Amino acid sequence: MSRNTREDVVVAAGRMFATHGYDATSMRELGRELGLLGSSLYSHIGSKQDLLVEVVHRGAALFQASADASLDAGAGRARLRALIAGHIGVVLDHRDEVQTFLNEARALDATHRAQVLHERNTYEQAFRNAIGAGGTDGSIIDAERDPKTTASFVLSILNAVDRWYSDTGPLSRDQLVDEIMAFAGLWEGAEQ
Amino acid sequence: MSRNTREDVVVAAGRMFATHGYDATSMRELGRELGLLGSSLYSHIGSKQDLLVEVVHRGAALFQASADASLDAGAGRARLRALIAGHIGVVLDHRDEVQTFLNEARALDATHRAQVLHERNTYEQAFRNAIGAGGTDGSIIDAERDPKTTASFVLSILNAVDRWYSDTGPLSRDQLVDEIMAFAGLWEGAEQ
DNA sequence: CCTACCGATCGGTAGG
DNA sequence: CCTACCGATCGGTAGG
Repeated sequence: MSRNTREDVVVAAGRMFATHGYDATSMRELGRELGLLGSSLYSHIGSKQDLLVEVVHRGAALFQASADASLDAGAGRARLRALIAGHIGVVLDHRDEVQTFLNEARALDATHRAQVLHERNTYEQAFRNAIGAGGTDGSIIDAERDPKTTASFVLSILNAVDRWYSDTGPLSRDQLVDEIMAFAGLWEGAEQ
Repeated sequence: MSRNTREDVVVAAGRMFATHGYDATSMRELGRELGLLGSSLYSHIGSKQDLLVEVVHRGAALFQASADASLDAGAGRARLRALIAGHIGVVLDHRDEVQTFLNEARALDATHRAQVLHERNTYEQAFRNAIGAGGTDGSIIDAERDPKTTASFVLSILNAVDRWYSDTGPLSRDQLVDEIMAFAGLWEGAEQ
């Protein structure tokens, strides 16, 4: 058993914040999870709040990276599909950071909380832009749909995916993406 | 200023649990909100956990009442519309109880948490049944859609409505219901 | 990473 | 609904 690294501490904190919530996680419990005392954690980090900031930031960065990558997929419907597939991957493969990002932001100090809200708005804007562009270029069938409302609907579905979807269930991730595109009236099963 | 009633305590607790979370709400803060000391709350209630159980139960009862009322609206698409409209009403008009029900259930003791999960499943089943029946009787257009997945999508949207919808915005509640029905491919704008 | 500790705050009770 | 209090636990520090 070698010593814990700062990375170990952040990862374990994410797991506990996501599972029990920030306020319900004590530094002593977090230490026990890593096999050391609560007070020993302070050789790795400055404060409990610092840990929350770092975990939330990791969640935000994952979504941002997905949004950036979606630009390579094209525009309109093609970009929207990349955004949806990317979001599903982030949510299912990084549950701890994502749940902390989505549910524990209210435990952040005002400055960081405002920053997170801003990051979420920027990310949501990517969905609105892709939907709006898809209406204009004809790659999305129902061009009458309001991009703002549609983006809210799609993101509501995406953020809740981890509550019911399982990789070992009847639906593959690709099929899930198609279901959401079809559900949203954004795709009809045709190519291109 | 007359004395506080037990009802006052439960209502204020719901507000604070929804806003700051159960663990971040102290009995002293709750007392201050009502103009009394934390210790004085115990003449109204047995424990902090009792308060959480009561607030969560109120949220569950509101959804259950909506599901019961939806039976009078008919079956298939008509019942689904009543379920969606009812859910939106509950979410927007009882935010404190609903947010506590949806987000703070993990702070419940194991017994009550299991009970809440069971109530949620029963409620979700009403959506599945209405969607399934609508596929069979032809009142829902895309009969190929899986009722389980569709119900998950619809409930994801409904539970997040309070995060972005405003009664003073461009969309009325009735229009919101129509948008969700259309989004879900469950309605085409035609009568019946 | 531990020992030893700090002041603050927690949920809750006895008794009025 | 208050006074006076309880033991437990909290985040965090000094010093090694």
